[in-house]
Amino acid sequence: MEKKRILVVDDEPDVTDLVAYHMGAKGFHVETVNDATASIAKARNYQPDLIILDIMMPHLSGMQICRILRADSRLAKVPILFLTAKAEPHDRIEGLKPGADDYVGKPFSPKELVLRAESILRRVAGPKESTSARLRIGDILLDSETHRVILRGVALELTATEFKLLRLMMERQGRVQTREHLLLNVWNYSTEIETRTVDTHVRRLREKPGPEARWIETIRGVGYRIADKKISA
Amino acid sequence: MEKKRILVVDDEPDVTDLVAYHMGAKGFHVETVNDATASIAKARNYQPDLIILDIMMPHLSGMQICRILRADSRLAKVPILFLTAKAEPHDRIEGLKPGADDYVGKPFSPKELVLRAESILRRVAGPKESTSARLRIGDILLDSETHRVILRGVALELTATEFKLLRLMMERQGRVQTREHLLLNVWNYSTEIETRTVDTHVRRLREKPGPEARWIETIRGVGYRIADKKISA
DNA sequence: AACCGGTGTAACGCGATTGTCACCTCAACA
DNA sequence: TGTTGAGGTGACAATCGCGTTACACCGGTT
Repeated sequence: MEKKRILVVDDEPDVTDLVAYHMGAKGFHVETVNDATASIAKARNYQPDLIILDIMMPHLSGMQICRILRADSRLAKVPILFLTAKAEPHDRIEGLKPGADDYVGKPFSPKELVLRAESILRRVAGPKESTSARLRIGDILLDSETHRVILRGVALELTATEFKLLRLMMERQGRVQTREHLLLNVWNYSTEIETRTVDTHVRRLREKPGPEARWIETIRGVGYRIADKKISA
Repeated sequence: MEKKRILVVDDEPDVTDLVAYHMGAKGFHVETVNDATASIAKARNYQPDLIILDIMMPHLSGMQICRILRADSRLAKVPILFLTAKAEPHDRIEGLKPGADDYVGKPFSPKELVLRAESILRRVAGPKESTSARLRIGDILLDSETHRVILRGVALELTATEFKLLRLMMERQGRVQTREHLLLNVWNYSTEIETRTVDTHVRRLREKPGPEARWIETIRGVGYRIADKKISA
C-alpha cells in the first residue's frame, strides 16, 4: 500500500503539530493548513486520502469548510475526521453526520486519533470484509438488518450497545477479543471510557438468555470470546 | 448486474462534470449532452437507464425536453431526475410531476445527487420484492395504485407523507429503517429536515388505527421497523 | 379575510440505557 | 492454604432517546 496522504486543517499549531508528529511517525504523509480559508485550495491540489478538520476555529466554521469540501466534485469523497470540543451539544455532532465520517472529541489522546484515522482509511480503502447481514455461531443467530438476535430459538431483546458488542464478537468468531479492541470498535474509543465498562456490558449480555447460559467465555488476563462448541481441543 | 447508463442533459459544464465524476466513480457509465436540442437524438440511441435533466437551460426548456421524451415510445419509461433551482416557483415544480420521477434542487450536494440517482435506479430496476403495487404484511394491506391502506379490514386515511413513509417501511419488511434512511427516501433528503420529524410522522401513523395497535416497532437507538411476526432462523 | 388540513419544529418529561463505582468471588500461584 | 489481582455483581446517577403535546407555517378552500 502506498503512503497515505492526510491533510490537517486547524488553526491551533499545537494540535496541528501533534497530529503531524504522530501520524508522520506512523508512516503517513501529513500536510497542514492553519489558515482555514486556504484549506480548500490546498486540499484540491493535495488530494489527500483523509482530511482532519477542526470545527472550532475562530473565523471560518469548520462546518462551512466541510460543506464546501463536500460540494467540490474532486473532494467530495475524501473522508473527513472531525475534531470537536467535548462540550459540543450532542445534536450538533449529530448534525454533521452527512459530511463527516467520524469525529474525535477534544481533548483526545494521540493514540486515539491515530487509531480512528487508521480505522477510517481501512474502511474506505477496502470493503473486502463482506460483513454479511446474518451471522451464526452454534445456536446463536444474529441478523443486522432486522436487528434481531435469536439464541436457541428464543429472541433476545438487546440494547443498541449490547447488539454492537455481540455482533463484533460474532464477527470474530472464536478469536479472543481484548477489552481494548472491543472499546475501539463498539465505543468510539472515547478515551474516557473505562475498560471495566466492557465487563459490565458483557455481564448484561450474559444474563439476557436467563441464568446458566455460559455462551460468552472469559479468557482471564486477555479478554472475551464467543463460545464455539464445535471447536473442542 | 450490468453497468447502468446515465445520460446527463445540462448546459452547465460544472454540473455535468460533477455528475460524471461521481457517478462514474460509482461504477455507472455516464454520457453527457450540453446541447439541449441534441439530447433527444442522443437519448434515443444511447438508451440510458436514467436521464438527469436540468430544467433551467437558456434556450430550450427542460420541460419541453421532458415532454418530448415522454412522448417517445422508446424512451417513455426511462426515469428522469430533474435538477431544479431552489427558488423555482412551486407550481412549476408541481407541473413537471407527470414526467419526473424525482427532482433535486440546486444547490445540491454530490452525495445527495448520487443517492437519489441510485435510489431511482434501484426502485425501477430491482422490483425483486413484488413490484406489484400491492404490499401486504400481516394484516396490513397497502395498494400504491389506489393509494389505499387497509389494516385489519379497516381503511386508513393517510396523508401523502404518511403513505410514502408506510410504503417504504413495508417494502423493507422486517428490516430496521434508520431515521437517516427514511429521510433519504421519503423526504427529498433535504438536509435541512430534522431527524425528529420522522418521529412525529411515525407517531401520526401509529395513532391512525386507533389505540393499542403496536404495528410499528421502535428499535431504540437504531430506528423503526414494521413488525413481522415470523421469526425465522 | 378567515379557516383548515398537512407538515415541520420546539419543548417537556419519563423511562430506558449506560458508564462508573464499591464490593465480592474466585482462579492462579506460591 | 493464604495471597493476590482479575473479573463478577449489584446499585446508582447521569444521560439519552423517544413519545407526546403544542405551536408556527404554508397552500388551498370557503
